[in-house]
Amino acid sequence: MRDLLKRKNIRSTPFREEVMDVFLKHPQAINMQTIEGHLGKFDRITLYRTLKTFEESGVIHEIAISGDDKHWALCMDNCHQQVPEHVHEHIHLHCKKCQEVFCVPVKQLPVIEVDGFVIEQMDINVKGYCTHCLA
Amino acid sequence: MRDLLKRKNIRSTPFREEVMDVFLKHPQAINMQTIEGHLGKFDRITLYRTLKTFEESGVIHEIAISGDDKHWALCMDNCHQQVPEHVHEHIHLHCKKCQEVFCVPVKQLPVIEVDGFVIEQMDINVKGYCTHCLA
DNA sequence: CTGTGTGCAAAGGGTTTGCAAGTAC
DNA sequence: GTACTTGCAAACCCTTTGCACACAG
Repeated sequence: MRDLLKRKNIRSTPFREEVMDVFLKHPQAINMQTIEGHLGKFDRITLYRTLKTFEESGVIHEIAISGDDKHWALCMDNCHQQVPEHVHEHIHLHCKKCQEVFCVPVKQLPVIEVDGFVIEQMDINVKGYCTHCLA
Repeated sequence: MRDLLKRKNIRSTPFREEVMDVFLKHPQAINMQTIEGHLGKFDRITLYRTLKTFEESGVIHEIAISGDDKHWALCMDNCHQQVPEHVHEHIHLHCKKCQEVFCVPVKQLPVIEVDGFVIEQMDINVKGYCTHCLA
């Protein structure tokens, strides 16, 4: 895990490793509440700064969902580190029952064309019900 | 315009008409700052309540964009009024240069399938450059 | 007339800033 | 040793709540 931080040029500290651990244990996207619930005693200000650092370094990415809290998820290996920002070849599934947000890789994002608009990046957020909640 | 409010069972008031007017003049999605910039003297609390009323009545819809403010846009005629919420057959284009957010209707949303996940709704937010900024 | 909307004041909550002490490398 | 990180306090800003008065229908 130290490697993971070092690889992104982030100085390793006990707290950052703890936060990193929370992300590693959650394949799905998580919100502040979830992150805080998995930390011991901590300073919220430091957490904000840690998340900001992780995001700016491309360790995690933010997911905005209408009518819901901001979520974060680990960037996956297929996040191409590009200038000026990452391209995520995956979509976000938001389960209306358990409220979990899952990142699902897709072979290829759908091709959308809009006359006169140059598309550089596409975020797809899907709402529905996950396997677990349907069972 | 009074009709537009009345049709949604919203009581018409001078302030609500003024806010409505701002939306009617903006084909693109707008954030708080833009809305406030187009109002005369106003009470922000009332604006919050007005937006909430408009949203709950299906007059406008919210657009969440990663790393950006919340935006609102008028619901279009092809917003099917459904239970429990609207389905918007359009996508959102976010221009990285002028920062405008445009709602663009699409004939059909791309079909995405994820094993074991029942999809009910899909939000697609595209980032790139609009015609105007490319010229 | 009656229910709803408005505007003010105050409270609430999340997030950011400043700074001194502590830590990674 | 030096630059970066942490933790505390306080500031900030956006948003919500409560309530009396005003207004739409």
